[in-house]
Amino acid sequence: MAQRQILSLLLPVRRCGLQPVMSRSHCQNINTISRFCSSRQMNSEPPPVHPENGSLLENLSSMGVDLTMARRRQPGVLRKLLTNEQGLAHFLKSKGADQETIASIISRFPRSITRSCQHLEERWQLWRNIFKSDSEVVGILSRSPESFFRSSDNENLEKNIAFLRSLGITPKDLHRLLTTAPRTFSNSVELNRNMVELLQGICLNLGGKDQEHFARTIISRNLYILIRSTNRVKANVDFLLSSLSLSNTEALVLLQSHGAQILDLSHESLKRNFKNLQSKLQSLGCSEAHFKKMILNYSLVLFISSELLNEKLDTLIDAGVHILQIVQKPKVLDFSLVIIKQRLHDLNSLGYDFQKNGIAVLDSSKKRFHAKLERLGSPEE
DNA sequence: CCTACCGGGCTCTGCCATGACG
DNA sequence: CGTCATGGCAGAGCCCGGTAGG
Repeated sequence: MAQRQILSLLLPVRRCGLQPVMSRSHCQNINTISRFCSSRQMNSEPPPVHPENGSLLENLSSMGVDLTMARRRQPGVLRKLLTNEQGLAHFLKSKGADQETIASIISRFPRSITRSCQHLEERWQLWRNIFKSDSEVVGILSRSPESFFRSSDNENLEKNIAFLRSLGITPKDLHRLLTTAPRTFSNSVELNRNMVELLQGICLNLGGKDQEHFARTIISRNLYILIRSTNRVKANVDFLLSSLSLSNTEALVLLQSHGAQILDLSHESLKRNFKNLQSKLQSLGCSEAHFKKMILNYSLVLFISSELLNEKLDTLIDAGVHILQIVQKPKVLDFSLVIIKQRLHDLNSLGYDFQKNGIAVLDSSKKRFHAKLERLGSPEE
């Protein structure tokens, strides 16, 4: 971890070094110095190994590509002699992408210009089998060029689609999956299979009978699961099961409902949020059983960062809500702090009694809440 | 008509490290 | 060595409405 921090500190320096002007003058300095030092070194040191391809740069530049960005991301591509930027641009244009989108795609994922037209056509068709229109695909591409272009293995993509279908994932969920987490489809089939097997294994360990249904449900509930590492998911599941001492049945129910989503959290965040909620509830006089109950009622409270969660809890309590009401109905924490404050204010000004009337009113859509407010406000009696 | 329950929609990429390969 | 493909990571919610059942 410390190493990571050091690396990220060094990063800006390294990035500067990649700027053309900087590196050239830097090399000149080195050459000058080495000339004084020894002639042998000079012979064995030809400056930049491969220069950037000037005509390629010109080409890209005229297409509106951000060369600085491209250079920072994949410098090697700019040195290549054979590229297919024109073919790519023509291809994307034929699918409905405008010039700006194309430039942005290349800027963010330069390697896209190394794909042949035939490759592009094949890959596009594979995606189109899942999407309804070209424009949908263009939308995903402009959002996440890397998802489409990072792998050049169309066969693997085909296998992936077949594999996911073989799990019994519905066409609708397959569509949601590719829309929401397109990276899933660039994973190797083995990687996806590992995750599915992990999930199925978890199900069996918990005494579940239908492990395929279990895996399918989790994927449908958490479309990002397949782009997480098995290490993370495993660590999170282990942590939840042991720290809440869940029964098998409780665990199966939790993981197949809202619990599927909190597997996404980085393991450290999950632990941090978990411990914060635990001690916060304790300080408010709740028992361990209350804590467990709250998570089982709505585990997504663990998604909320510690500070925000504490502030939401304090806000509710200050307005006269009892902590046990929140434990019973944690979904009220789902709303933004601003909305919560506003609603508490509105209700309090009408003399709403949370102890008497409950807090369910806080967990409703804007439309429904305002309808409710009007009913409360109109002096009907 | 009302509430409680439940699930869905939105969106989540852009970067780095590493191993394979030539 | 450079390049490519691929795995993995950090980051940390909010809102809406269908519908069953009173």
